[in-house]
Amino acid sequence: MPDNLPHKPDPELSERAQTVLRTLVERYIRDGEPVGSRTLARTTGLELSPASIRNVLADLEDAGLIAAPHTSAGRVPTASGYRLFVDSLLKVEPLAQQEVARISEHLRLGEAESGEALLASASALLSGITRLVGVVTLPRREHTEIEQIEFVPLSARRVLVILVLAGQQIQNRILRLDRDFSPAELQQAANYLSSAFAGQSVLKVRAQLLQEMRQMHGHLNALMTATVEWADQVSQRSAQEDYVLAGELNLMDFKELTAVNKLRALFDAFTRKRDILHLLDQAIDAEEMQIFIGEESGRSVLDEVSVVSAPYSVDDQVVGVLGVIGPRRMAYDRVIPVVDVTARLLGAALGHQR
Amino acid sequence: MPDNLPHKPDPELSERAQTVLRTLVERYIRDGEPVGSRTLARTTGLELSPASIRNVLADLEDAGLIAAPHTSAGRVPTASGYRLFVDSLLKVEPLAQQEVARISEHLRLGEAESGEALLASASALLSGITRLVGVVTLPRREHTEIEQIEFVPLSARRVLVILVLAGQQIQNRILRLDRDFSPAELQQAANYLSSAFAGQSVLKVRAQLLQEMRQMHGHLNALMTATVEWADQVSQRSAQEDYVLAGELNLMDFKELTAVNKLRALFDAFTRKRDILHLLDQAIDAEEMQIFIGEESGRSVLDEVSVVSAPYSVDDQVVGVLGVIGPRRMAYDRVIPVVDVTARLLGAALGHQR
DNA sequence: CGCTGGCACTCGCCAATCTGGAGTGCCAAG
DNA sequence: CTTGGCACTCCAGATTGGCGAGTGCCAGCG
Repeated sequence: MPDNLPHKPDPELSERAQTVLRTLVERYIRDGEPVGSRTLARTTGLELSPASIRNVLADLEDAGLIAAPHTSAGRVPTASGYRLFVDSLLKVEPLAQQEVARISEHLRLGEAESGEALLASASALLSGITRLVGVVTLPRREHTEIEQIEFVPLSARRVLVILVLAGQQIQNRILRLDRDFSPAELQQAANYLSSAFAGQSVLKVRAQLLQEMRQMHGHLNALMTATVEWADQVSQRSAQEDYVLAGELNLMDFKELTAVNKLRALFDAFTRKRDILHLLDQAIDAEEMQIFIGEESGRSVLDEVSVVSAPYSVDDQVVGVLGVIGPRRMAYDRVIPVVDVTARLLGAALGHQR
Repeated sequence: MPDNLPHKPDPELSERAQTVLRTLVERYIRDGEPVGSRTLARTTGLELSPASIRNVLADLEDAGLIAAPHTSAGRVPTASGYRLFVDSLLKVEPLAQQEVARISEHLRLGEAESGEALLASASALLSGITRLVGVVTLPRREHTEIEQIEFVPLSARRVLVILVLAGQQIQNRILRLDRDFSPAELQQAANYLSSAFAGQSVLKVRAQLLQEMRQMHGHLNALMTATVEWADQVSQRSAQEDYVLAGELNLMDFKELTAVNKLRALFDAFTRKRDILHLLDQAIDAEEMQIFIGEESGRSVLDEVSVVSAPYSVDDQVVGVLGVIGPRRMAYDRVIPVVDVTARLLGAALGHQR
């Protein structure tokens, strides 16, 4: 008997056991009910009696891969069960061409009127295709280039500051000043800042510039300092701080989340954002697709759910993460390629600006 | 016996009946359980035995003001019961000075960085104070004055258009053009439009201007037409189209909404927006506080909830509506003044801009 | 005449009980 | 190693029988 096992499983899982586990997980994902030995005997393809299957199941249970909710009620995958399934049993088919087309069509930058709208589209797509919750973090801006800075005088001491970032991102803010600035002064300040910043990320110029300014341009201090500080804030905010959700309500369709208080806790986590962001950060750091299954994430609110996430990049720089949040028993084989493709296409769309 | 009844009640309700109804409603609002004759006999203040109370209850039931969920289970107010209660039995105390202070403090325009942020604050306040759902429609802009229009050249054929509206509202959008425009041209266009529009509402100048332009300034057509059309869109959007919600999750704390599917339907309505907006529109038209109780609203999704809404005005012009959405058994006596005050203060804050 | 206590009645709710079905573990035989 | 058999466990759903709360009606009382 050739021993062609994959490399990952801890205690060397027999091929048979793998087959059983795989069909069990697939089945459970499909209809959400504990699956017993009889069903498996029929659907697994192996020519085995329920009794034999039971032996296998006992082994799998010992290995901690499946568990019985109670005596005599079929088995359910544990987190490690799902893990093994996802890591080595799952066959992910590439996304149907048609789906890819749909995604890329909705992510044409041309149609979106702003970068933010693009993120919202991506989130909506993720949620719409998977019928789960879509999440897209705002792109981190530390490395985003500044293209332009403009001042628009509003009234005596109010100036509208406009920050144009790469990728159609426009930020604006009203600044209150303690003295009047003439249009010429504003123009001059804008020119100076634009030339100092343009084509560079805030991160790079920040420290140096703040220092410089304190000494050199005493007369423009108020306006320019405020602007630089604000730009700095803008660049810090996001990716670590905020995301766009879509389709939260889809979670209400799953029987495992019928309990209102669980649901409540989850939605609370969505608004609180911290837990979710912390999780997504890991995907940003890893720079590759990450899957968190149930309690693996460590955050107890997320015990009931899985998160499939992938970073998205602009110009080979990872700038954010997107993904899908759903019950543990989600159709990983479909979700994974969707997340993957969406991440790529979103990155591309953000990069594409003539 | 003096017959000093209020004017509203349909079939002349005896003073006693009114007292009973009032305490019944108050009680039910407090703890959400059907209230029976014994409890009422004790809490109503009248020196009556449960049996007598029962007679009164029977009358109230005949009048359609209360109903029993099932034989022998105390009574619950019907929609008309609540209506009568709200219209003529309710004593609304003015809001505690401390609460007023809290609201106005959070609605200082100085702190908010934009009009939109202000709306969000108002919504959050409504939700925070009442522990229900806060809703604030975007101000309608047909009558909002345009203060300024600016063009910022981004690249060859991309121009950032900035629309500064009264009340700190900044709108921007990237416009793609089919030919180059020199900075001078842009400046000229901005000047022209600003002077044409400034101090006026889009509504007023729209039709006339569009016509004018088609004939006169052939060479600026593309840019200016696009701008005007966009400004027009901006002014149409909102108030009829969008709102800011806060505290949706509060609804999950009420036992009458435990059923996940009811909750789901409600949240769906929140995202769909149409039903809610339609309801709020009525308050905008009425130009005064409106209260919708349960099925009164006509929209079946809203059968389980009440909406307390009030229009808010800037410069004596009603521009939007805000309110609170909660279960029918909400503390109207507290909610009403909160909504009232918040509407006033939000209007004031939007008006106040030095 | 209105108020009241009394009484029979109706339900919903809860806990206890029962039953059928699904699934298990173990074992002995092939 | 596989398999059928068997006893066992447990859940789900239905059935039952008290409470307890609340009602409607009635007859008597002030």
